[in-house]
Amino acid sequence: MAIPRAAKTQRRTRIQEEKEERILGAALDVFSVNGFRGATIDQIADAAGMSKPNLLYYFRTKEAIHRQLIDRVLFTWLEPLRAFNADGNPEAEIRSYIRRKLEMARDYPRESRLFANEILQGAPRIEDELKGPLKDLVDEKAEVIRAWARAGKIARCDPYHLIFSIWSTTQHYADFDVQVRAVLGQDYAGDGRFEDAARFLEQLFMDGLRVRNT
Amino acid sequence: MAIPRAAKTQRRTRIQEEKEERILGAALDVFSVNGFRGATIDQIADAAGMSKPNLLYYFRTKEAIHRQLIDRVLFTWLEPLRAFNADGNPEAEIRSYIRRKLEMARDYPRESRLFANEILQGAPRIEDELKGPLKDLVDEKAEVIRAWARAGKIARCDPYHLIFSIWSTTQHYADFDVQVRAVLGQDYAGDGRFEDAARFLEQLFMDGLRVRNT
DNA sequence: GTAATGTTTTACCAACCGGTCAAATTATCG
DNA sequence: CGATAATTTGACCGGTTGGTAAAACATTAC
Repeated sequence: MAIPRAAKTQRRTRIQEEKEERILGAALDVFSVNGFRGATIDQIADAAGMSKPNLLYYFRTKEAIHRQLIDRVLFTWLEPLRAFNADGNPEAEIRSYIRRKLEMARDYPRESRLFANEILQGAPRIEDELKGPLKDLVDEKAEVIRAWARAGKIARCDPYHLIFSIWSTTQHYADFDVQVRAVLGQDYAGDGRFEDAARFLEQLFMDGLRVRNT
Repeated sequence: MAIPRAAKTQRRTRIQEEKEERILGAALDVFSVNGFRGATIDQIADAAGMSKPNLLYYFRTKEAIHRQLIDRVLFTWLEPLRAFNADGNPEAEIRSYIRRKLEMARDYPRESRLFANEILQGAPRIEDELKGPLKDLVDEKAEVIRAWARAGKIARCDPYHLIFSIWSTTQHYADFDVQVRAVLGQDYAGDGRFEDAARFLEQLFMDGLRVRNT
């Protein structure tokens, strides 16, 4: 008898593990471009090189695939922020946070776009995670930044908007990649633009946050 | 005989003008949330308070509606950048550019999201406009910024990435509105957050770009 | 008023959509 | 090998989708 999906506490087959990963990869391609509504199971099955019923043997619904992708992204996406260390050197912490976020935009653009698509569409499937775990983490780190400002280690500024501005500037290179390429032109299309972006953002945030004694 | 749509050089009826506007408004609502593929004509017709065939009497295809919306947005979206004045005071010009972009994110969030959706999906319908008019305009303004830097009026920096960072930070408040609200909490939901954002971004960019004599 | 034009509705279509089912096929294990 | 469980397939279903055709209805111009 065929038990549809990791139903019981049974261990997962090698094939299951492999196919599920292939499906998730294909689904990431499709969802990150078309969003949830715009993506079809056929597209995903096609990209994964299998038939639709076969795909549905591993994931019961379209939503189940999306759910799993979103859960993964939500977790890994916040890694850099979690690594933010209250006891470290403020300037170095912010600098390395920017660099890490930029590296993620470069190395995981599909994940960034998947998330962007979900937020753009009103985040109907992850509202709770945003208002819960995400908000809590940001609140915590905002307090760290505020403490640094009070101690005179960085310029006084709104920590929430600082975080927003780091998110937006870095993710821009993944989410708006097409536009960035179009504006910079073909010659610039290489990975060199990421180094230029890193240099620029570093200068912007470091000088923008340095305590000025005028 | 019913001539489907402004076919000949005929003038448009009062009813045509009015209905077309109502359709475009409704379509903006739907497209900006669901993207092109995710949106349906039925949804748009519903939102516009008319039947689907009636809507299709004014716009022959779903793509025609989207096309017109995108064209409008592309034009108005670049207004602030066009207003960028080479002969003005550099600091004041950049400051007012930021403010204007932020006001647009506040006042026209649907337009911002429509554009973001299109870019996220690889900009299949506006690639030419990006590589043509958009790139030309940015090239021109980048040269202005570069000249300011050479003249020592602002800090030396990559003008393209400066423009990208202004775009991303300001549009973030429209495109990622749901996330911003979730993180800031209900109490902050009012328009106050736009003033806070304006203050923060002003500080960030002004201090980040000021010439430092260290 | 009436004829021409402009607008709206009703009924419809073929393609596509998410998902099911049962049968056929393949892998695993004793 | 044979039996059992896991995987794959093809045929199918009800609902949705973008779009059409033609007739009914409303508006305007004379």
